[in-house]
Amino acid sequence: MTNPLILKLSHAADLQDEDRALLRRLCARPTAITARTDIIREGDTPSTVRLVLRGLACRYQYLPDGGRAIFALLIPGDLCDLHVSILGRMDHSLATLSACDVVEIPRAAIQFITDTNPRITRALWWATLVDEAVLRHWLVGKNRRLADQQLLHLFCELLVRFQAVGLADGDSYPLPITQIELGDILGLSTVHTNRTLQGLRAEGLIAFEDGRVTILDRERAWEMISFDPGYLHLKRRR
Amino acid sequence: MTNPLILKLSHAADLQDEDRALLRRLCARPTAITARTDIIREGDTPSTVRLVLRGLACRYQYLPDGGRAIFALLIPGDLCDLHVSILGRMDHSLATLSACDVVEIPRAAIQFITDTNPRITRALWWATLVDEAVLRHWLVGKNRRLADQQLLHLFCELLVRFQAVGLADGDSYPLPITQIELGDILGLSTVHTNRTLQGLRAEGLIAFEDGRVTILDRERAWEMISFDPGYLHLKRRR
DNA sequence: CGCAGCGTTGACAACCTTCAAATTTGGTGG
DNA sequence: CCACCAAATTTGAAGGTTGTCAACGCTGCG
Repeated sequence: MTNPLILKLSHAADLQDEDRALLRRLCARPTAITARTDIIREGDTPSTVRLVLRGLACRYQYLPDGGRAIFALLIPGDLCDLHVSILGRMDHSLATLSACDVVEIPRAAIQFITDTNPRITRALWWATLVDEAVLRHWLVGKNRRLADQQLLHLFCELLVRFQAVGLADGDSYPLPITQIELGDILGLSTVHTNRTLQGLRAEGLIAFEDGRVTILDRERAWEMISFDPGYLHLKRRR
Repeated sequence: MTNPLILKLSHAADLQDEDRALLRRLCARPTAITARTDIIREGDTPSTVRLVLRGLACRYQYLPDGGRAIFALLIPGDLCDLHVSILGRMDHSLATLSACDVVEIPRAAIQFITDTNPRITRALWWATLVDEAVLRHWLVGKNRRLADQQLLHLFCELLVRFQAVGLADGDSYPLPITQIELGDILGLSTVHTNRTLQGLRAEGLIAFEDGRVTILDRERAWEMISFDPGYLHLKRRR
């Protein structure tokens, strides 16, 4: 299997063989983490950068009312906290949703890369900018889209992101989470999340079962939400 | 008047006199831009970094339905697009809301700073991280707060940000925008924005008139929304 | 077998949007 | 200074979307 980090960063820079070798060395010796386990907690001051190689993780925060808000999903190839040591203190937490393989990259290794390898450095900054663009789109969607369009948008975005790291199977990809967690992501109640899913299933647009999402009618789904993956800043697939 | 960029970055690093002098030189020769004018348009590939020295600007996007979504406010001291040239193409626009003074900083000047001045470099990255944290909080608020709490949260956040650049007058600061624009920021209809404002006014919590916001009862306002400015990562005021 | 968590359903209430219209405000030209 | 116009604010009413509460069935696991 090709390394998801390399696949992802290839969208941002023309990586050379030496770059790929360097990135592969970074990914040696991942740590396996079980599902639903905190990786970094609010208040921590992490000194290493983390990289998800396998599985699904999220950024989240508990709220005064006891609820949980999830405001980012990390799929293989995604980095956490490339630069968060500058802030000193995490203002939110990270946790696994499924079982994950995570690599801890020492600060010195990142320093070495940014000092010596402009191609990879550029690609890393590209990745953080894309993360921010995703966040903006979630906010716009929350403000302006109904629940069914929001859900469809999330599923379409994830399809493109999984395809970008070679982990989609046609129009299908793994998403082993509960409807409760899906509600925490979308900011919807469990009940409404369930009803929205049923609506989209009845339309024949999507399937969400056995921990997988399948977009059954991508043409129509994209049109319904005017989906434009441009904000992910990926290269067209060859 | 002290330079807002210097005041802002002082929260992130112990600037030396030479740093301040360098930053002041950066801010020489601002351009005056009238209210409601685009600074950068979606699709552009800006080659300079911009800095707001005076006035209010925003990041926004027009939506398929013709509406406008505003997902960031820029106040004096805020930078736009420190690194966006990496993405090649803007996926949203920036515009002034009030009359602004904006500085264009050549890419070479940023390059020079990041190559030679680690204190300012660190402070600049800090600023982009804070921007991201603000974005996350807007998303969480949208998901989990009612309109009145959202509005209150926005007004409290802006108070803290204005205080951080020395532009607040007690618990009051300038916000010369219409209720329509406020609705675009909060993702609420104009009608509901208006009614929400009336509710908060009737509670004696805030005033919003003549282009200024005043938090009339900060104690109670903060408590109502469990406001914790920690996510802005500012130093305590002395 | 019993339990706990998840998915599903129904009924109802709350929040917010939309539509339509009246009122106020601010700017411009006579 | 006043008349006029456009834009913004405000009000009312109705309808749609989503949340909350409560209950039930299902599934996997000890």
